[in-house]
Amino acid sequence: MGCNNLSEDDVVKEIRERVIAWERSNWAPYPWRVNRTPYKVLIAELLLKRTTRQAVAREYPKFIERFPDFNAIYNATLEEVVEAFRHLGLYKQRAVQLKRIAKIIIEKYNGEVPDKWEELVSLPGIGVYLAGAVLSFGFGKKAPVLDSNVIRLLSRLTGIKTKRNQDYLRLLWKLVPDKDHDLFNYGMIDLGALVCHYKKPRCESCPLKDLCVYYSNKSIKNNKNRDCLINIYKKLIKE
DNA sequence: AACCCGGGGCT
DNA sequence: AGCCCAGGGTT
Repeated sequence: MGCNNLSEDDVVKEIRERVIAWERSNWAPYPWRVNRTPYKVLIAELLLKRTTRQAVAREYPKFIERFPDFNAIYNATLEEVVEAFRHLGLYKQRAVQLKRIAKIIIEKYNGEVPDKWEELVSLPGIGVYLAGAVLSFGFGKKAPVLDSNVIRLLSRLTGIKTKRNQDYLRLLWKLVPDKDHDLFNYGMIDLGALVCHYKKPRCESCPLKDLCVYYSNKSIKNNKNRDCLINIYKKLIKE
């Protein structure tokens, strides 16, 4: 497909449809992806910070069994929570943050995970990634999910190098669909992790390759198509 | 913008 | 031995 006969809306539509279709056939049933609740999603995403999904798949079920809700964490000692993080790394920091989160949620939010972006990012240890994940995966509310996989993918796709997460968040708000936003967000993460690797991305098996500035740069010397894509993404990321 | 946390897994 | 992993806070 050439870029020349595509509008911005067409590109957005194509990206949505292809990411969701790809994810439908590549979705993996990690324990934190089935029977989701806001609490379980929040816990899983805390465990997944700078930690491989394989390691979390091993520890997450034990963690949920030991701490089935925020009351269990609220009533546990710090050392007990540290122990649950022990084999995942970043244990002291994450345990302290989780204890503080539990205290706030029990005492201020009546034990319920808040479902608003601003309230979530105000919690210690919860930033834009976790807030989006809890909203989209936990509450079923449309939200952008921006982790390092998605940043890398968007960076290659658009050819735009920016250190400002705000730029990619603005772009993601336009890309995430109302319907199946969770599938789309899982798809972006999985595409980034499994296809759009840090090193040596597997571009030939990427469903977005003909819409990708990075692929356009390294494959065919089709400057016209590349410049057209760059122009569309520049508009999409603006304002 | 750079640095820190950190054990586990992969090369 | 070296490097990365579903980040976020601090300086």
